Amino acid sequence: MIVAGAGSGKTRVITYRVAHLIRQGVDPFNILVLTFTNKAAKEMRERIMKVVGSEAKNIWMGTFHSVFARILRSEAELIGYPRNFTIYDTDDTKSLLRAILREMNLDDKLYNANHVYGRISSAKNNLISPQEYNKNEAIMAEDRSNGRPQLGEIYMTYAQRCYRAGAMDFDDLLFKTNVLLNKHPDTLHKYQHQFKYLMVDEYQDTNFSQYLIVKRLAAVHENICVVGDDAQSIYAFRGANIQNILNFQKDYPDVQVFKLEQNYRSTKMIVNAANSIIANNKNQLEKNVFSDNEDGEKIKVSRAFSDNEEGKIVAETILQEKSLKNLVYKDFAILYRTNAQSRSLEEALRKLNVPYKLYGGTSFYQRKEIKDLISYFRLTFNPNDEEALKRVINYPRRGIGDTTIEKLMVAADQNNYRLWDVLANSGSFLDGRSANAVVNFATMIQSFQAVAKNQSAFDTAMHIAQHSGLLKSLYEDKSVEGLSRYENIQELLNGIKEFSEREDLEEKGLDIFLQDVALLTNDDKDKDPNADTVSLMTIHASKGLEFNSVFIVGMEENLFPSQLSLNSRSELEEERRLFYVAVTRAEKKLHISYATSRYRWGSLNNCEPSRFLDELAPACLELDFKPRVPAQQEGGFSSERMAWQREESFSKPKPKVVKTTSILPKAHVPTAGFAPSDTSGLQVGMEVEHERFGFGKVVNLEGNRPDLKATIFFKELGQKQLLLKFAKLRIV
DNA sequence: TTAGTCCCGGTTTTT
DNA sequence: CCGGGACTAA
Repeated sequence: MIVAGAGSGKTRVITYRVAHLIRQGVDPFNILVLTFTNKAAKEMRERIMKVVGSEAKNIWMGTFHSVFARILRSEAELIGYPRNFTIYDTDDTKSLLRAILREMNLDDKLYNANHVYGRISSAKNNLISPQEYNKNEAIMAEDRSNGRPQLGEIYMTYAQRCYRAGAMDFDDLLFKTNVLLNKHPDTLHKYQHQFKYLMVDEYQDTNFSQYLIVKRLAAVHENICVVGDDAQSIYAFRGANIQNILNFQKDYPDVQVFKLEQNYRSTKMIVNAANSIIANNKNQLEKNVFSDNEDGEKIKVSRAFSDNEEGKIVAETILQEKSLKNLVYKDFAILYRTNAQSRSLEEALRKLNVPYKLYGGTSFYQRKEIKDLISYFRLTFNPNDEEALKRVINYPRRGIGDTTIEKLMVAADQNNYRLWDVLANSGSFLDGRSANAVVNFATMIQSFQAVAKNQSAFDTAMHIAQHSGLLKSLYEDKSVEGLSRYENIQELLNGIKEFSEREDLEEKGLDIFLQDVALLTNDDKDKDPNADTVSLMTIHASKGLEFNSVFIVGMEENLFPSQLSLNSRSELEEERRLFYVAVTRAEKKLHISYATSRYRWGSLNNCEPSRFLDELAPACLELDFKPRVPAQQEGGFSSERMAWQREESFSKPKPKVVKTTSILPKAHVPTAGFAPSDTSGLQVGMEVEHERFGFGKVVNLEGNRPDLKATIFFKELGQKQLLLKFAKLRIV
């Protein structure tokens, strides 16, 4: 076990250990390396490739979810699942839960789908089956006292429905792996002997379910190496348990524990600042992280009056620092607590032409149109997939409405039939017209199955996109959004084409492509990883990465720490560890900023500086503004908080509280003295400026006055159609 | 069954 | 502010 501080080279240890094993003659097939994110797995594989070459391809390496999904596919029949089982993502799961809650006539405020999902998820992560859940007096009593006595019943129904649909959710991938290894000793044995060498990255983030899988697999050879840092545990919210690090020493009595305390990444200033933060946490393993690097510059703290100004400050500072220190864009990262914060930063960067890349956010594969097409694929290979069916049975419209779908579901439920059996025999459950529509739909899916048998992944996908009518209906939608949806579908099809043509795969049917789609995230389809761009991401996504210069933005109470974490000490400590992670991403220079007002949920809110700012050692800080309370030693930011509040109660509201009845956020600042021109002589090809949309070029004119409609391609926003009698345009 | 309007809740974080 | 779901009219 390696307990390692931030920046002490954890990943390097795993990388070199794997490389060393392979050089010693260990078969890569006998090595299993587990990580938490796709990004971490990908990076590690690349680093190992650099050391040992292409042999690294054969190492079993990936996220817990993807590795065990792969194993479950080959062993699925043992636990009563089809090999082609569907993986339900969070959206599918919630949608199914909502359906169940509706069917049970439960109050959807009390039994909120998110809450129910959380409850079921944590049960699974602690390996509590629906049966055990319902038998467990303590759990039942807890639910009763929370006024939700039917959670056990919901869990039971949910599990049955997933099973009947041949589907597993994210937590099932681990839960069912445990079931498999528990119920089938021969299978367990097989994998125990296959994975002679186990390694787990970020061990502090394992939950009980993951912990037990690892323990079982390692039980024979007991050759297991885990690295972790309790100070960087930031996934307790999804069941991670720091105790697993402590248990490790009990489970393997002859364990050797190594502590890596020297930080090779950051300056002394940054390490000291990080230490000063984490010292505020009560629960932690003893560790003394230090740096022998240069002292480094102080941490620059900036205050902005709004989220937009904060973005501007960040973008300008990047340009300055880049030229001053001769850096490239890749050296910079902007980190934030929530994805929603990226917008104002993106706008500011775009205005100054700073190239950037956004990590995370809504994944490509979660877009509606992509999920729709993929649902057709899912249904082709697993016709019992209830969630896929609900998405597409009436999209595009084919006259199968809610009532009909309801009847099908009830028929399946009452007879305990699989969905496909009901569909195929819908004549006996429905009458005339709607039965006909359903039969046609079922026939269509069958025809897809036939195509899939003989054709390549790409040809199958194309066939389905066309014959389902989906491509056509998107093509007919000429709005800007419709266009981009159509393009996204094209992009997915291109991706499948590339997959079809891969030489390194033996099996490359559409079903294989489909297998892991639910587990993919955005960074799996990067175009050019070497592009020189500033990185924007959440702090969670930044774990394990490092940048020369880091900006942590939005250091405000209720945002960071999140207001949802303020209820308990442990949650607040997790936020603090998150801040620690953010600070330790920086090698040379750290910038921290906060805004005194910020748009949230569409309206302007006043903000206070984060309590975490008070916890940073003042000696490490350089403020770029005069604190309103003269001396910083007067209690630093908290006194500013108080000063701010005083001001608030006496004077007029400080930052003008613009109640946002004022149109859209301005993506564009009009040139001084902007005035609309007379557009009667407007021609295709002319350059125009729009008050909000910015500069653009007229690409088409259609219709007759006064309803003349112009299609304009705006530099910032792409194509838009405007009615000239309304649009205020200035001809440039 | 469909199309259109209204209302609510969501913003933690990832697989 | 946005999207999804619920509700309503035709």
